[in-house]
Amino acid sequence: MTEIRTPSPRRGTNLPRMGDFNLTVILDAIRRSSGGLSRVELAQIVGLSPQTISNISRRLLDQNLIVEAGKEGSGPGKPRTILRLNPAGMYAVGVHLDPAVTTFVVLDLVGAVVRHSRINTPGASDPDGVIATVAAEIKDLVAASGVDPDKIAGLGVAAPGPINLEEGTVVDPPLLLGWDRVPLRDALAEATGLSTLVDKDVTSAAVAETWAGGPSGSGSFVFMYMGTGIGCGIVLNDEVVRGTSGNAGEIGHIIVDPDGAPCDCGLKGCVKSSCIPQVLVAQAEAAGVLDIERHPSGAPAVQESFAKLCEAAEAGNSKAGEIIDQSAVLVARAVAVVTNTLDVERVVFGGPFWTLLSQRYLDRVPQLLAENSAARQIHGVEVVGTGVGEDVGAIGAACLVLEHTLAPRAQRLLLEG
Amino acid sequence: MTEIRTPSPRRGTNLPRMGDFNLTVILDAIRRSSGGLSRVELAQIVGLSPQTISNISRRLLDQNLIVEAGKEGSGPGKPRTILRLNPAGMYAVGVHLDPAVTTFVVLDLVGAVVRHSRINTPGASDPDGVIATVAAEIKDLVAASGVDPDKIAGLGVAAPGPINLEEGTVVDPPLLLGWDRVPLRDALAEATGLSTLVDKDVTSAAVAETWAGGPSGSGSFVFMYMGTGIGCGIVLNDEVVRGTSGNAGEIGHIIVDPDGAPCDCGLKGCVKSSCIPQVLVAQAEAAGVLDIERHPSGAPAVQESFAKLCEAAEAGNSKAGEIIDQSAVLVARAVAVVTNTLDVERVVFGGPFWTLLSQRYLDRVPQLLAENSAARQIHGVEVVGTGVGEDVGAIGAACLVLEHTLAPRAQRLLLEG
DNA sequence: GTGCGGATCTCAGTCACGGATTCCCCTAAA
DNA sequence: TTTAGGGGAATCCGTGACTGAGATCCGCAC
Repeated sequence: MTEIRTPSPRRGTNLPRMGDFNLTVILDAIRRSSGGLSRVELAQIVGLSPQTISNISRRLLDQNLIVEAGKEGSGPGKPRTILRLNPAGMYAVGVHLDPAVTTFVVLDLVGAVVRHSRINTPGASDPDGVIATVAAEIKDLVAASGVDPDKIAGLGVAAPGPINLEEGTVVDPPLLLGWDRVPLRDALAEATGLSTLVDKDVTSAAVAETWAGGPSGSGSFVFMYMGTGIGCGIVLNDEVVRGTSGNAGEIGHIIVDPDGAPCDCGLKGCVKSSCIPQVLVAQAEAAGVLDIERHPSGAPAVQESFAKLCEAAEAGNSKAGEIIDQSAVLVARAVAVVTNTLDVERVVFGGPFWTLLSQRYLDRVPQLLAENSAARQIHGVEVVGTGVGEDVGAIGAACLVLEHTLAPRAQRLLLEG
Repeated sequence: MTEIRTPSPRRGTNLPRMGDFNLTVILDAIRRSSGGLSRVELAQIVGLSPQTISNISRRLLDQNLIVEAGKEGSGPGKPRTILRLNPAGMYAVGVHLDPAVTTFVVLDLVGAVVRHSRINTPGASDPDGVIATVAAEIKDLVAASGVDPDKIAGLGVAAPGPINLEEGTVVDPPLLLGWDRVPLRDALAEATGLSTLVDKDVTSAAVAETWAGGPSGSGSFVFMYMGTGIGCGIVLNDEVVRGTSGNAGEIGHIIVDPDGAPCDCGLKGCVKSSCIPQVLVAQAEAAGVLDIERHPSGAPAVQESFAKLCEAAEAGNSKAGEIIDQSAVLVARAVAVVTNTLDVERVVFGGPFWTLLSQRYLDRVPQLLAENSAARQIHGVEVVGTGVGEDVGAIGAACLVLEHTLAPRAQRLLLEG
């Protein structure tokens, strides 16, 4: 623990890397534009010469990643030919393993869902069986989507942490007892024949935002993932922060309520013990807003009760409203800790439970955050809801593949070991 | 606040940028090696061909940034010529503006202090006068150091936040009343004739660690800066995280003690209200460990009292020891929040008050952190004290210049707007 | 002294970007 | 309908950085 690994100096770069990188830069610019871009506009935006843009455009056209989509003549002169992403140029498959349900999607290049499906998360403690089930579902989904298999760039898997990014394993997952360090990535890669990436659900959600979230997915932001637990994905300068082992974004033990309920960590008022749905449901039951569930409450039961709580709040039940509003105050404190630590410019909320909360949260969090922002005299912190729906997990998983293949990451420039 | 700025896509790169980048990569590899490297070793490490290494080595030799330092023959064959940094190849000046004292250093290329000096921080609310004082001190220091002015790459300034990195201004600094948004960078650049960079003190300290801290300054780490306040600098994958406006690392309002003293933010038990020296001194006074200071306690007074408190703890005063130990527990909680959020592999402690605390903190923090690490099943979190001394602030300020000029930042590859 | 191995250098060769020029296409006016 | 003009895109060639093969240099071992 105290020994320091031999530092691995940054590796150099060379010509081919540079070409590939510029290709991804141009693709990225086209992707982020709303209605496509002409070659001249691209030259201005990315800073390369029109000739280079032309050459790279040709490569992209040859690869069917972009298409020439009409012309735009404004005044005299030859009209600009607009370059647009070709949605059918590439596809990716995404799987979100969640305690309650497992979601599958096939995504096209622009980040649109081509087809999706859900199954109850198999609870079996038999890894091989579960992997077989998931692989079979993927095979069916791909077949049903009618997508050319050769166009599928790979498979992304989003899992709750902790994970081991390097090994592609899920470590002691709460949903799959006895699944300690199962080589999820390699097993699924073999079972499906797709090149596979595994990442944390919150990281995947952040990647989804960068890829399919529109303008709110650029620059530096924190993605607050409101799910069974609360976690965050971090994007700084358009690059996702994963951390040493892929476990960045663990904010469950930030203390947000000094007078809150005790937490399993020995302290009290942690995010985990005061703002997650399960806790809010319990508060609501105690306050008489919800009937007390007799059955031992699994993840689906909590989901249902939480939906009822939020509906009650919307319907005007003041106690329910108070519970939600108070959770907004607490979550805002956690967000403030993260935004102050990283000095980001935007917070994006999302996740399975977000739609239930969005109204009340968007009413309250922005101001709370503004009051507690350390850099409030320099810049504001935007608060927005994600444009990506409740399937962020699975969509993000698929986006992991697209991001890995096509995003202009600095890493791409560097020579490999 | 809710409007989203038009995204600025990542810009492309070109041949000259690539060459310059590879140059910095090689320099970085040489810098990080303990005893210099041969061309063949460099080729292996950075992944470029031996020829390329030769060409770049020549450029570095021509610029006097490196020197050929002897040969290393082990067995038959031509012995390897060792390339080493030339300490005298480049210098940088650093200034640390602190509430108590302002520190000045001249640093050489290897990060060694050539000369340093201190003055009491001028408290005057007359910006022009203060800037003139600082500029004069810099001029004297450079003259006294005997360094060739042409070899000075620039001036770095470390200031307590908040700052505005883009404008190079200090925003409402606690030490200089009425100095709101004074263009510190531009004013000092004009007064000294040196190209100038301004950054936060904690960020500077983190940069110092990467440049002059040896192996603990590589990879991803958090630098805990124990000064008048407590802040942190963040380094991920060998690159410093500055945030949107340069204000990353504000951790003063992380709650670490649910039962702690009230804070000016309206909550209680924040880092700022329970672990900083001023608070510990007050605790010690209340507990009868220290005599109560009659004078209104300025920064220097706190410094003195705090030193007494730590000495008492070392001398065996149990109450004093408890106060320090408890602060270690609280600081460890704040560190855990940051390391869990970012999943870093190392925490480096440093700052003006660190030497007073190191013994007790290093005894306690590692275990506390290990217990509260979200990724503890995957990897440990190293805890080390910085090798850079109490002048981290000023040294870091100078390192800002070296880093900006010579570090292999991905940013360097990208074309400018 | 000669042979050998290894490090480094020399000399082309390849490839991506950049600049100048040319070609192409559309608008607008005669 | 024809012509002039303006702007976008393609082509040719030049520059520069990395790469590969062979030559050269250096020191040890026999």
